[in-house]
Formats: sequence, C-alpha cells, structure tokens
Amino acid sequence: MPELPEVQTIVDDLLAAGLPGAAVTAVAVHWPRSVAGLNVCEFAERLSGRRISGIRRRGKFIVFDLAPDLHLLVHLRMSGRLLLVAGGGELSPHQHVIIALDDGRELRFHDPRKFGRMYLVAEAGERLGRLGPEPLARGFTARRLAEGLGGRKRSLKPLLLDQSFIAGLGNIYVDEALWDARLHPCRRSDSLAAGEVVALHRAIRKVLRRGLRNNGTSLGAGQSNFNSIGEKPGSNREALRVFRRTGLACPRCRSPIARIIVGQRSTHICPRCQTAP
DNA sequence: GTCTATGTTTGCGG
DNA sequence: TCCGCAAACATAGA
Repeated sequence: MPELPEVQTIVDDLLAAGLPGAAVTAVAVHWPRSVAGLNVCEFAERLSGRRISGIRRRGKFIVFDLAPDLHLLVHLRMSGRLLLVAGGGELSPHQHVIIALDDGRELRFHDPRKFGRMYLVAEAGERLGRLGPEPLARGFTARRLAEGLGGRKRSLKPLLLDQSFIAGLGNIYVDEALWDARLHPCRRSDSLAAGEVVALHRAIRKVLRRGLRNNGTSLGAGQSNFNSIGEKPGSNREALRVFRRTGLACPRCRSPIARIIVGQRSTHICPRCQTAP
C-alpha cells in the first residue's frame, strides 16, 4: 500500500507524536507471521526494555532505532498501518502486534491482508542493504539515473518498481512520474535519450515531493486504505493525473486515460502523450 | 459469485 | 546472468 510519501508521512507523524525516547515495556503478537525470522517469544524478549532512539525511513521501510545495536524494521506491504493509541484499549480484529511503551501508549500494527512484516535486526543493512538509491537524496542525480537505466534492458515500469534499482516508488508514483515525463511504461530503459532521462528524473522527484506535501495518497475509506497514525488520511488523491483515472481526460491533451497491464500491474497512461515504443 | 487491489518473493523458461 | 511471467501470501470492497 504505502509508498515513499506515505511511509515518510507516518515517520514524520511518529516523530511529531514524541515517540523517540519511549521504551518498550511489553510486546504481544497475535499473528506470528507478522514477525519475520524470529519466533514470537524471541521477538518479544529482544524488544522488551529497549528504548527508541530514532525513527526514520529507508525505501518503504519504517526504521525504529533501538540504541545501541538493534533496529525494528516495519514494512507495511499492501494493507499495513501503524496506530499510536492510549494503552489498554480493546483489541480490534486486525491488530496483529501490540508494543506497549513506558509512556502509557501502545504502538499497534494493523494489517488486514497480513502481508506486512516486522524484522528485528542488529545491523540495519541486513535488510536495507539491497535497496537502491533514495530518489530524493542529493546524490540521486540525473546522471546516476542515466547510468542505471543504461545498464539495464528492462521496461521502464517494472524497473522503476524494482526496489533494488530505486527505493520507495510503487504503482501510484511510477504511473504519475511516467505520465509527467511523457514516457510509455513499456519503453526499454536503455532506449531513452538524454533529455528523456532528465525529464524522468525531474518527474520522479516532482511527484514524490507533491505526495509528501499532501501527506500521502489515500484512495478510499476501507480498512486497507492508507492512513497515517491516528487514522489521518492524505490528500494527494486530488493531485493524481492518471492513477485510477481510467476514461477521464488527460490533464494535458484531454484524451481519455487508458488502463493497461504492464508487468502484472495495473497501469494508467495517456495513449496520446505516452506513445508505445 | 466475480474482479480488483498502493507489495514482495520465488521459481520457471527463454 | 538477465529478463519476463505466473503464482503465492490473505483479505476486503466494489
């Protein structure tokens, strides 16, 4: 579900809620597979007593630093949410992991589809090392993107969704970026002219920054829809140009937006602005 | 009942 | 090795 802007919104909200500094007092796991690599007891034992020293994002992972040498990584996948609530409240059906804190609050992992995962690692690089560059980092230049694209022979869309190529993009922001750069999702990565790479680089950063400004994209009111902590929705849906706008007018040329399937994923394009290779 | 879904991983065949 | 494709995970909503 959540991509870079949604995950960053959650991280920002956790920071604003004053979570760093709190210590874990108790852990309950109601769906063991939400915890990867460890059994429930090991997970609870290793987490209990640890203090949260920092919270950050890497790709689509939320990283809780538990000083000095432990990290809780949370990947929300399709339907995961984090909730920060007053302790002792009743447990609703999809809340699979409850982390009680010494300030009286509870961090709860809510995940109807159960695809999300929590990882507890000593070395953050164990999980994060395979991720590609952060698209909003200073070091992510058009030149670096050009080198990456040129070294591969894949279709643009599946390549941009590949987290080892670039970290944090998902179906929404890839469709939006390709539309903005006027590139068809099936274009081969090594076929782009220099100007097209610059346009793509600019488009990726533009759509992500806009998503961030709008606190992420919330698509509906359902249980698996994105909401930040405290059920707070984002407003970026209004800013989407093509994603889930099949049949509506392209904001640039007024042609109807089309929905096609690329790399097994639903894909939205303007057939006139984004011509097939 | 049918179709779709903001994600990732694995296994297969070219 | 690289690439594309299908399936698996599990559930809700239209």
